[in-house]
Amino acid sequence: MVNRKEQIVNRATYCIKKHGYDSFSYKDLSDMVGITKATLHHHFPKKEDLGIAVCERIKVKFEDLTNQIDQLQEAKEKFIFLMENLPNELGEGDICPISSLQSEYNIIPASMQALITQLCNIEYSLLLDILEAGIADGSFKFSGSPESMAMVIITAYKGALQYSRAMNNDVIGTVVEQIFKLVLSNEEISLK
Amino acid sequence: MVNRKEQIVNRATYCIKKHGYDSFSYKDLSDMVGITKATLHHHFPKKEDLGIAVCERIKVKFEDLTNQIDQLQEAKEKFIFLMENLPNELGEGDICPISSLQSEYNIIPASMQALITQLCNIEYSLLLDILEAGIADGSFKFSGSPESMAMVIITAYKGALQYSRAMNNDVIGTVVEQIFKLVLSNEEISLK
DNA sequence: GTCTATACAAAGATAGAC
DNA sequence: GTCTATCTTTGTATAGAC
Repeated sequence: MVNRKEQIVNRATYCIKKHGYDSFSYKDLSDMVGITKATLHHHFPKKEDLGIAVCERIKVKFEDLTNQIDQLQEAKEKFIFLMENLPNELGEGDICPISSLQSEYNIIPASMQALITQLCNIEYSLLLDILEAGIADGSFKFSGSPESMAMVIITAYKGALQYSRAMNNDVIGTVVEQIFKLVLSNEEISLK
Repeated sequence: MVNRKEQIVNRATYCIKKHGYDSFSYKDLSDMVGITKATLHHHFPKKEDLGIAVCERIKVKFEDLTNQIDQLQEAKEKFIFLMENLPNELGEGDICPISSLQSEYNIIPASMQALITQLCNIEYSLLLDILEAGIADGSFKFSGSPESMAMVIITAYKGALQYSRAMNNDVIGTVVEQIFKLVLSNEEISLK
């Protein structure tokens, strides 16, 4: 059992990536975790409390990611690492939980909306810093500002995860590869 | 009253752009349209029937858009027009209904999933044709294939609409401007 | 086409025992 | 922490009258 709270948050995050916040229920979690709805309510009285915990957990994951990236030297290395790890641990057909909650932005509680805004800004800053470093050291080259390019990269990446669900081809692979072509000054890149 | 069915589909589309398919109810529509839930069920017996009608309507809108674009001469004109009209008639804070349904892909009926796939492909082909024409006549210039670039553009555009909800700055404006910089060979473009 | 009334299931949530 | 039992509200849907 170890840490039940953590286990619940994990399963809830899974549900948000698969089905969305409004579309999963305590009944679903009850089945997955193997405890009753009442027990779930003991740990997270309101669904909002659970939603907040999910967002906080993503925030921690971003801090981990930032630390990992800080250990890398070159902007190019950092960029490739980020592109491979932007949304934490996605399974086949999963979308980024942040994207999922953006879609449902108008129906989630204000407390969660504020956290989503924070997460978007953290993610954006993380990428922007890398782009600026890459421009500075000459390993990146693209039209427009690093700010604009960062927004295009994040939105394309997240959008690609969503499109992957409905399109047959490897949308996310195609998009990531194209992003590399648009950003790296040396176009001869083969990812993985 | 004119055409009640159409009116209902319009309102349902609105709800999907604002809240998502699973998160709006016949009660919501009842209040908006001013008829009872029972009457709504008379027009669209199951919610799935209404969902299908919404998708079919988007398909018609794409046909209209294609016709409008066919009347334009230059690839560049076509591209700008498409970028201004990709998702039909969005209000402030709306996301593209296709994106919304991609987020909920795992919970919508198979009939709707198939239609969403169709819509994604129609939209992609529309953009791809324009990019290929622009490359052919020299008005566009970018690294990578038109296929990859088309995917980046569509996913960034749709992703930007979602990010606009959570971020303060003008995400969609920034992204569209940056896309122009990445695609047009003459970088001196000011949109609108 | 539209209504009232109603059925039925699911969702979020609480009380109280163990 | 976990359970059984229960409550309340909402969502989808149907029956039958006007």
